Formats: sequence, structure tokens, C-alpha cells
Amino acid sequence: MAEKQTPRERRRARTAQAILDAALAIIAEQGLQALSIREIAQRIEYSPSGLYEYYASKDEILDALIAQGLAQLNEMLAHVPSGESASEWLFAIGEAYLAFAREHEQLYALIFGHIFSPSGLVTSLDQLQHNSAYGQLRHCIQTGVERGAFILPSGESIEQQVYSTWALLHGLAMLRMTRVSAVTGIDAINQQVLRSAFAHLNRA
Amino acid sequence: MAEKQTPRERRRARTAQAILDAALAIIAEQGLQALSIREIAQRIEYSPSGLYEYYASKDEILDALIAQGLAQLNEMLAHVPSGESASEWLFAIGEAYLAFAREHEQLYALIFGHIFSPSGLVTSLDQLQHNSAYGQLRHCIQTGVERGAFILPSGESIEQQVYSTWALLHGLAMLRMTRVSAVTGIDAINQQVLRSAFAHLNRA
DNA sequence: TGCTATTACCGAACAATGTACGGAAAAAGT
DNA sequence: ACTTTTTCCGTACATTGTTCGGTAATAGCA
Repeated sequence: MAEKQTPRERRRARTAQAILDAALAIIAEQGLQALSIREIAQRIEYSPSGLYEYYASKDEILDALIAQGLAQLNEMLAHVPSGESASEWLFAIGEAYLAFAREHEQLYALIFGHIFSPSGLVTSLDQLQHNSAYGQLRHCIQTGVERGAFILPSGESIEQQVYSTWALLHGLAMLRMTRVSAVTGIDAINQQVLRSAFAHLNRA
Repeated sequence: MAEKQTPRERRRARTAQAILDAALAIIAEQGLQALSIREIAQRIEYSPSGLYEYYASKDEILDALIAQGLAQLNEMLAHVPSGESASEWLFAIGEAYLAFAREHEQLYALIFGHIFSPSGLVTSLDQLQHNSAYGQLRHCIQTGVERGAFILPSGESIEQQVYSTWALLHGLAMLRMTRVSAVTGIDAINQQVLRSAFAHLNRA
């Protein structure tokens, strides 16, 4: 399990992570279009060409950023306590999802702007299925159904329910970014929408 | 209403549109990252610098492309026949929305990848509210409620219902792009999800 | 019809970007 | 101590968006 790390490997992993941290900071501060190899290099006091010892291209840096972001989201959702009722659990997961999208706007936009659209990483297939929000959602809903807390609308499979739940969450997260709904209280509204949407799952 | 168009203005509008057409073709064929000023110029047999007589920057071209795409989507949804029951109408609108996203993948990704995220056009506020999918959805749902065909879950406003409906549609459209669900029959599944989601609106 | 001002377009050049390459310094392995 | 590998850098190159001055075409007007 614990593979030996030579000091060299440790140092290498550290600067590789420093690159990602710098990149993420730039994106969070100035947006994706401001991310350049030279900016990253300057922040970690490297020469631009030095980065290529760690990542073969800018795209590879973005991919690593996305993978890390997905892992972080996954961990957040995995740590949502499942003690309460399945209904509350699902709601809490939904809230955590929206919170992640809210607190990491640029990262969230990067993730779901690169996974979708052309040449989306093939890895993202596994990512979405087993290692991220989608998997967490399915786990929660499936558990709820097995416990008898959730009732699926007739003719609907669990997969379908997970699918539409995720679609709703993602749509809410995206719509929030537009600030169209700067009508104040957008987050409260989102909560209400979640409650109402999930209410249909509860058995009468 | 009909402002006089001098021949000069007509010609100008024509090449301005030719630029957009070329840009859209490039995006549809090779994706957004392949869109360059020089490629556009070559297709319409102009010099790269010639384009700047019509658009001040590449971003301005993208903005125009987005505006045109939103208008097209709006028109598609507006032409969905409202003759049938409100329920069928809403379903047809949802299907038309997903069809647009499916048949114009790159354009759809461009639109909702630029409207969201930083420095999203402020104009998009009006766009979304009055002149696009959001407005069409609200119109349909509102009509349904007024006719008594739709029943809102207690405590939910129309705005909320429109909001979550759009979120669901957008999420489904985005999720489809991942091809994660290349399980075949994704479109049929989407239809089922729509039916099930909208079913909650019908009065018993 | 001629003169003038505006418009349309081009070629060349510039700055910023991602990236390849060769070499130097440092570290590791023997 | 010598060799090999790993890091890192300086330089250079191609491609990008964009600017600028100039030239041809057109429109407006006398």
C-alpha cells in the first residue's frame, strides 16, 4: 500500500503540486483566460520551460487540475453525514454540491467546461461513474430506496433518478453563476427547489 | 420600423454575417479551440486585419455568435405549437431544447460556457429573462398554471418552477455531451426523465 | 462631372502565447 | 571518483490576436 518514496520523488511531487496550486490561484483570482505558463512559472520562481519537466503541456496541467477538483468534490460529498434520514442526507449532499460550485466558481466552470465538449477526457467516464458526484448521488439514492425511505416514480430506474438529480444540481449551479438571479436570496431559493424536487421521492 | 438600408449598409451586413457563418462553421467542424481570426479570414477571402473593420475583437465575434445562437434557440422554442394540452406543450418545448443542444453541440457549449463564468455579458441578463429559453419556459408554465392545467407544489412560485425546469434541461443537455451515457438510447431516457419530471405539475 | 471625405481592405509589424531544444548544474548511482 | 540521470534554464520558433499606415474604392457634394 505505502510505496516507498525516495526524497527525490517526494520533492518532485511537491513541486508538481506547487504548479497546480499556482495555476489554481491564478484561475481563482483572474479567471481561466489569465492562466499562462509564464505566470505559473513566475509564481513558483521557475523558468517557463522548467514546467515541462513536470507536465507535458498546458492541457495536462488543466487535466490534473480537473482531476484534483473532482477528487475534492468527491471527498466533500463523501463526508456528508448519512446518519439522518435518507431524505435529509440527500438534501445535505445537494447543498454540499451547490456549496462547492459556489465557493470554487472558476474551478467548477473549468471542470464542467472541459469534461463536456470536444475531446473530453475519456478518463472522465470513470471519474463521473465511480469517483465523483455522480457516484455519491447514486450511493445515497440507492441506499434510500433499499431502506424503503425513497419511492421511485413508477417505471423509473435508479439510474434515471440519479441522472435527473445530478442534472438539476448542475443546472442550478450553472444558473447561479449568471447572476441573473441577483434578486438576492438565490441560495435560499436553491434550497427550496431542492427540497421540493426531493420531496417527490419520499413515500407518502 | 423598416429602416432604410443603403446598398453600402446591406453589403456591410452581408459580410458581417459571412464572418459569423465562417466562424460557426469552424467551430462546428473543429471545435472552439480551432477558431482563429486567420482561419475565418481565409474562408471569406479576407486579410486577417480586414475583419477588424467589422468586429473590434475576437471576443466581439464570439459575442455576436452567442447572441445569434440564443436568438435561434428562442425562435425554435417559440415555434413549438401550443395547441395541445399545456402538459404536452411543455414536453415539446423540453424536447426542442434538448434537440437544439444535441444538433448544435459546439454552439451550445460556447453559449453556456461564455455566459456563465467571469465577465459574462451583462446583456445576457435581459437575454435570459425575456429573449430566450428561460422566457419561453416561463410563458408556457405560466399559461399552464393560469389555465388550471398545472398545479404548483405548495409554497412554490412560478419563477421557482421555471428556474428548476430550466436547470433540469440544461443539466440533461450538458450531461449528454459527456457521452458517459453512451449506453445507447440516451435521448429516449431523457424523454422519460422529462415526462416524469413534468408529471408532478399535472393536477391529479 | 470633378473634388473631397469617408469607408473598405491589405501588408507588415508587434507583443504575448505555448512549446522544442541544447546545454549546464546538480544529484544519484556505481 | 566517474558516469548517468534528473532538473532547470536561456534561447529560439511558430502561432496567435491586434495595431498601424497606406492604398484603393466608394459616397457625398459642388
